[in-house]
Amino acid sequence: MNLLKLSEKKLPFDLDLSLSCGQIFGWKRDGDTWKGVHDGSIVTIRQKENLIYYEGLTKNQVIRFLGLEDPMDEIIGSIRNHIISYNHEPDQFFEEKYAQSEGIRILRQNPWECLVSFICSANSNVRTISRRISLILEETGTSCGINSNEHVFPDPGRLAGCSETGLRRCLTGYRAPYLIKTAAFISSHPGFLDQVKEMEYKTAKEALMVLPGVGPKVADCVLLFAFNHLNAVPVDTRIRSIVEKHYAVHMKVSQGRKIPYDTIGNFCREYFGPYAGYAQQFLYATRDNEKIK
DNA sequence: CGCCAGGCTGTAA
DNA sequence: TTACAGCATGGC
Repeated sequence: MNLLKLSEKKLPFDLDLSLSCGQIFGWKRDGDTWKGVHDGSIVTIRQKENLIYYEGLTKNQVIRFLGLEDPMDEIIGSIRNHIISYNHEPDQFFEEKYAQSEGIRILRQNPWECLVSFICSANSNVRTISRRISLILEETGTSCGINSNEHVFPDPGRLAGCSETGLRRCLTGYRAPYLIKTAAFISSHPGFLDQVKEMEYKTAKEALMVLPGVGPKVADCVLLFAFNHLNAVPVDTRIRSIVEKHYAVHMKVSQGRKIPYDTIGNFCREYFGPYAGYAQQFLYATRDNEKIK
């Protein structure tokens, strides 16, 4: 077991919240130890106050994966400043949510693993998505571990070669063909994701949305949770209902009509600033889980 | 049973 | 452009 000590300025950090808030799927907690897959490795992580115990990754990989170098003082300061300059007063609702989710970090996932995960996330719930990902790893993933009974994500070629019925046995339903087609594309365009990594937000989003099963929401998740675009704002049903209830007054919306996806995202970027993705996550993930509206 | 879930795709207006 | 049915399936 390797040890990482968090300095004062990296606190508070909440491993449980960061791994359970719906950014990543298939991770399981056994006692106080989390186990899951990152970047092709089986990983275990445990937090005891300011100590992080880990296995399966290098120290630098852990720091990167857990977002531990994110300047949280600057991030929350920037978010508050943008709120003030927009509102001319603090945002009580946001502060309530932030108080409940302080300590969370945006994870930096492996892009391919993140992409597969969020194609699987469409119109489902976090529990089911996690089961789905675990099944995909078990059924189609590459085995590793001491007894070869543990699995990491299948690479694109391997996933592209899976049968649709096989994938449907993993609770993927109608998402199965999306997985296969996207895997085939990535497999025949190796370097595609590396190129996307170098693009600025909007270009990268357009590029990702070429992939089957990837719309604006899934693309934003990959951009935020894997590609370090902290201004990406995934708008799912929860974020949508929060924005419609608490922030619709700021947006020019034609009454009785659904607010377009980009209108919500663009508002969040204007209201919360360049760290709108973090603000989104503070709003989405609270310790007193569920019962948002 | 009915409604919802970190939505996307295809089609019609 | 916008609207909307259809999609699989578990959770609750």
